[in-house]
Amino acid sequence: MTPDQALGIAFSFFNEVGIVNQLSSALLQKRLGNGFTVAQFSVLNHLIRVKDGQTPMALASAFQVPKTSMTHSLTKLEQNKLIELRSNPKDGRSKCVWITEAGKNYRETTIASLSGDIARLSDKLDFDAIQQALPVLQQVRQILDEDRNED
Amino acid sequence: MTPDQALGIAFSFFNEVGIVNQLSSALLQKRLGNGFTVAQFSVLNHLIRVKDGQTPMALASAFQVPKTSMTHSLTKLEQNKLIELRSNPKDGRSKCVWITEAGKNYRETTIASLSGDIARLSDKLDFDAIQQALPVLQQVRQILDEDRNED
DNA sequence: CCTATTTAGTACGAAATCGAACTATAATAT
DNA sequence: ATATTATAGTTCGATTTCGTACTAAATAGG
Repeated sequence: MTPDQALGIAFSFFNEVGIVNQLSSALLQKRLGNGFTVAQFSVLNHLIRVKDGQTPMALASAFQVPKTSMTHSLTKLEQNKLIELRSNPKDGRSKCVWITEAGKNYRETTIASLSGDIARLSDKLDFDAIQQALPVLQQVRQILDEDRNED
Repeated sequence: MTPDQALGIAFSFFNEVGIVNQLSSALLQKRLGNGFTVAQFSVLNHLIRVKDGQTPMALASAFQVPKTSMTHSLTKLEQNKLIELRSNPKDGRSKCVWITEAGKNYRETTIASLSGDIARLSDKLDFDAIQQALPVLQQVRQILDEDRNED
């Protein structure tokens, strides 16, 4: 495989990833309604999928966004009582982000509401193929993630 | 496959797509520097990858963004002479978006500058697996795209 | 035709995102 | 210990994104 071929494949791949992300985010945004953004929901989801109790800085790093953007998202989530910001006992400079029961419920309800969309598309989507593509995405994610941490 | 399994697979898939998109967009943003955004570059790329001469409305629809957002992106690109906005001879209300030579050159140069990133990752990335995952992404894209057009 | 409705784009204000500067605390060096 | 440097978070202003209202042109119905 020549470098040019690799670049072409990678560029096509990331291009498709971008489009699929736009389309799926739009689906999610519809379900979220006007209350929250996809970014805010993603933080909530991350707190469950990975863990909560992390600092805002750790979340900003995980999402590859400036800490000021994360502060904004967390403020909105806290105002709606979906998360709690407590002081960090181990570091007086920072805080810890904990998801509330209301936050867990909101996440569960939102995911469940997406089942209608999946059901509507279930006879068209090839879930076996999607399942097989998942490890590829995870591997690419891991490699890109390690790469950016090599600063 | 139960509906719950399908929902789980789909949710994991779209979640990974979102993360990979964040990471790859960050790589691209680094190469773009402070001059342009990923959104603006994506428009430029679309004009080549699909076709130019389209109306701003068609582009807004393709990118699933409000027309006001597209107007803003196009204004920035036009100010930097990477595109031209001409009146539409077939419709006095609308315009046509054409990429300039400078726009083509900028896109080519940017893509070429990404070859360094790909080369750095080339011994870790499995391009064969990525190539095999590409049709899956394209199929999912097509299905989501058709679905949203059924309004 | 002529009116009513729809559509493309713009103007404007609100919210989200981001970078730079600042404060407070922690870690490090001497 | 004390001074220096680094880090976490906030504040503030600029850019991007977006929804609503508006204008101009095309389409549809009578």
